[in-house]
Order: sequence, then structure tokens, then C-alpha cells
Amino acid sequence: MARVRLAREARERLIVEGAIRFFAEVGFGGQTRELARQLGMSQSLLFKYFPTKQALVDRVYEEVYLSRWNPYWEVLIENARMPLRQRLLKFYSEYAQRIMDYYWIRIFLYAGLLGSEINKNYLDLLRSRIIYKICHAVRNEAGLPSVSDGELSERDLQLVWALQGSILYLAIQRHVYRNLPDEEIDGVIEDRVDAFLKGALSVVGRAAEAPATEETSA
Amino acid sequence: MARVRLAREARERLIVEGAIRFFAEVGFGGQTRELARQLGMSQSLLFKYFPTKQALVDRVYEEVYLSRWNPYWEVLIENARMPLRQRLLKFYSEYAQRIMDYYWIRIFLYAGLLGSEINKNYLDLLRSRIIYKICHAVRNEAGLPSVSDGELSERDLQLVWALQGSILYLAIQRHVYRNLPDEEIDGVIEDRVDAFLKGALSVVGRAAEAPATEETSA
DNA sequence: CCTCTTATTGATCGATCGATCTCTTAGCTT
DNA sequence: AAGCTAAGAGATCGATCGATCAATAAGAGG
Repeated sequence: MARVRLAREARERLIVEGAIRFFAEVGFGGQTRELARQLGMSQSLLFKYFPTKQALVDRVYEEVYLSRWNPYWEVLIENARMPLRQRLLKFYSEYAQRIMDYYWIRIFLYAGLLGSEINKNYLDLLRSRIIYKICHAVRNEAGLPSVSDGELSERDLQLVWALQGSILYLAIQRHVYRNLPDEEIDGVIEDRVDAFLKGALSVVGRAAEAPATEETSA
Repeated sequence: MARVRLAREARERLIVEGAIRFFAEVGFGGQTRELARQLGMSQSLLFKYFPTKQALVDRVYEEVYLSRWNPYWEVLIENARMPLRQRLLKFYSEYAQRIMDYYWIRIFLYAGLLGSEINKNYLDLLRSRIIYKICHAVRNEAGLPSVSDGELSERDLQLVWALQGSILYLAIQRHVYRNLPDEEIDGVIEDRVDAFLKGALSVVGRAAEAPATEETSA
């Protein structure tokens, strides 16, 4: 095999980025020999940079998630000077572009199915920095009184998770089902946001007004 | 190992159902030895019933999908005598219950990531038997003219896929992220359907009215 | 040009994989 | 009870896995 001598950091980046591509394609059950072959290096070299395969997998987790979170989103989403619709359009347009990445969505799902901690951490991040804030904003838009994070009902939060899930579903359609056309994605996202606003504003808080006993009208 | 002699069909069912549980948990990379151990039988016996591991995996696919599709749904969803909201509530209540099954959703995702044909077939089924019909119904409700399946725009169809994705997301939250509470699921689904109706009715068909050139106002 | 450092390779180990083969035995038939 | 059929277990094969180790060579420094 052609011996190419690289600096420590350059080789490591090569391995990590190759591992992202490789594991996204075949899952974390993929073999180190096949990964090394795709990278054009010997298999044993991988273990000079990462003591175990799991260490490389963990590195892939971190690389894919934490490095792709934009802290500006948290500021954007609670910027009260911008209309809510505009905030949502801007956020979900950028966010969708980020997660509609072949490697991101597939590794996210593989990691989730494996029960990875990184996956849970990411969702906690999403909930506390985005979902809660959108939920507050929707309640505010609907004229409902302000409450603390803890007072938000699960049903109201689920309204926002539904939007979140429908955006994630775009990525799933494209990179898992492989049947989402390229064109009009911006329009599709705009539709989702507008449909969400119309819908959420009309049902937010209604469970709290008419509690538990739904069957009384029967 | 305790030798238990069973009829051909009984043993086969035991294997298939055990394989569903097993592969749903660990993915299709799971080992036949471990599966046999969980089933309390020898590993070699598996190969008496299925010539290869792949044959068993294929059987699991069929078992999980085709056997869990309710043909009545197709009738229900286009029953014009029932109000659309009621049809959607009934369908998605039943459908969500079906897919919010630990084994179904996890095997569905594993199969999707592997690019399984069964997965694609299932989505074709969903599109032709459900999504199209809901889209027609929504257009009808919105007072838009009737069109053929082929004339439905991708954007209008995506409105329905957004609802579909948000329902699937419930299953993902529960069985992949493992953080969806049990209570109020019916209410959450009702919210999703109502939010969808409000939202979809307000944006359906709008892309067709103001085609392609969106930037003319700038 | 020589030497030292270290990035890199190829050979190999021990465990584990799917799959096969041989032998055993439960249970029906007569 | 004997014999036959076929369900089942256990041993094992050859390939493949993650991981290790000793040998090699590229490149920097004198």
C-alpha cells in the first residue's frame, strides 16, 4: 500500500471525516477494515489514532452533533422585535438545511436506535433552547398569559414537537426513504411553518381550559 | 440444553416472533447465537427453518409490515359521508396506535436505513392509499376543484406528509428517544389533526395560484 | 550523509460470526 | 415394543471481526 506520511492532526481529520461518511452509510456495525480501505490506509493505523472502535464512534457522535449546532438560533428564536412567523421561517429554513444532511440525519437515527447519550443530550438541547421558547412565543401570540417553562403543558409542547418532527421528516424522506425531490424545499418549509402557526394558534391552551373529562358531551 | 420438540409451524412462529423482538432491539446486525439463546434453542436449529440469516430477516420484514396494514383504513379515509375531521381522527388514532409499537417503529427505521425494498413498498402503499386521498379531501374541503392523483402538486402532498411525519415522530419519541409520556396521547393526536386541518386548509393550493416567481415583490 | 523520531504497514492473534455436519431422541405408527 | 420419521443439540468449519505487535520508511535536525 502506498505509504503517505501525514501530520498527526491531518491524519486524524481524515479518519474522523471518513468515519462519518462510512458509518452514516452502513451504520456503526461497519468494519474497520472496510473503513481503512475507503480511506486508503492500513486498518492498524486507525488504532494508532483511536484506541478502540468505540472511541472512534464516540468521536463521530461529537463531530456530527455539537459542531453543527448554531448558538445564534437561540437568540434568533426569542428575538421579540421580529414577527414570530419571520423568526420561525428563518430558524427552520436554516435548521432544515443543517439536518437535511445525509450524514447528520443517518448518524442521528443510528445513534438514537442504539440509545446513545449524545442523542439524548442533543434532544435536551433542542427542548430547552428551541421548543420551550417557541411554545412561549405561540402562547403569547395567542394572547395566553405568560408562564414558566415548567408550567408549559405537555400537550402545548407537543404542538411544537409536531412541527419539529415534520421538519425532521423532510430529512428522513430525503436520506432514508430517498424519495424527496430537490425543488421547492423552501416553499415546503414555508408551508409547514405557516400551517403550524395557523394550527397551533387555534388549539394552544385548549386542553387546560377544558381539562381531563372529555367524554362529558357523550 | 432442554430438548423441546414442537410442531413445524409452532417452532417457526416462535422463531419469527423472537426474531422480531430481537432485531427490533439490536438491529439486523444481531447475532444468530444470541437470538437462539433468547429463544432457548440451539443456534443450528434456526438454520433448519431458514436457510440463511437474510431469509429470516426478510421474513421479519414481511411479518412486521404487511400483516399490520388494515385495508379498512383505505375505505374509511375516503368515506365522504363522514366529516373529514372525524375521518382523520379515527384513522390517525388507529394508525398511531399501530405504529407506536416498539417493534414496528424500530424495525421500520432499521429497514429504512438499510434501504430495504419492503420499506419502499410500504411507503408506496401509504402514499397511494392514504396520502393522496387525504390531499384530495383537503382540497375539496378548501373549495378547490377536483383533480387527478397526478395533478396533485408536491407542495400540497407535502402538507399531508407533514402530518404523517408528525405522527411517526410520536412513535420515534417514545421508542427511539424514549421520552414520550403515556398520558394524553389521544389528546396529542387530536391536537395534531386539528392543527393540521386549520393549517392545511389555509395554505393548500396557494403555490399553484402564485406560481414559481416568488421574488417579484422584492 | 547519518541518525533519531515517529507515522505507517503487514502479519497475526484470539474471539466471534454465519453456516454445516453428525449424532441424538421424541413421538407417531403398526 | 420395535421401527421409522423428523425435530433438535452439539461440535466444528472457514471466514471475518477488533485489536496487537514487530518491522519499515519518511522526514526533520545536525
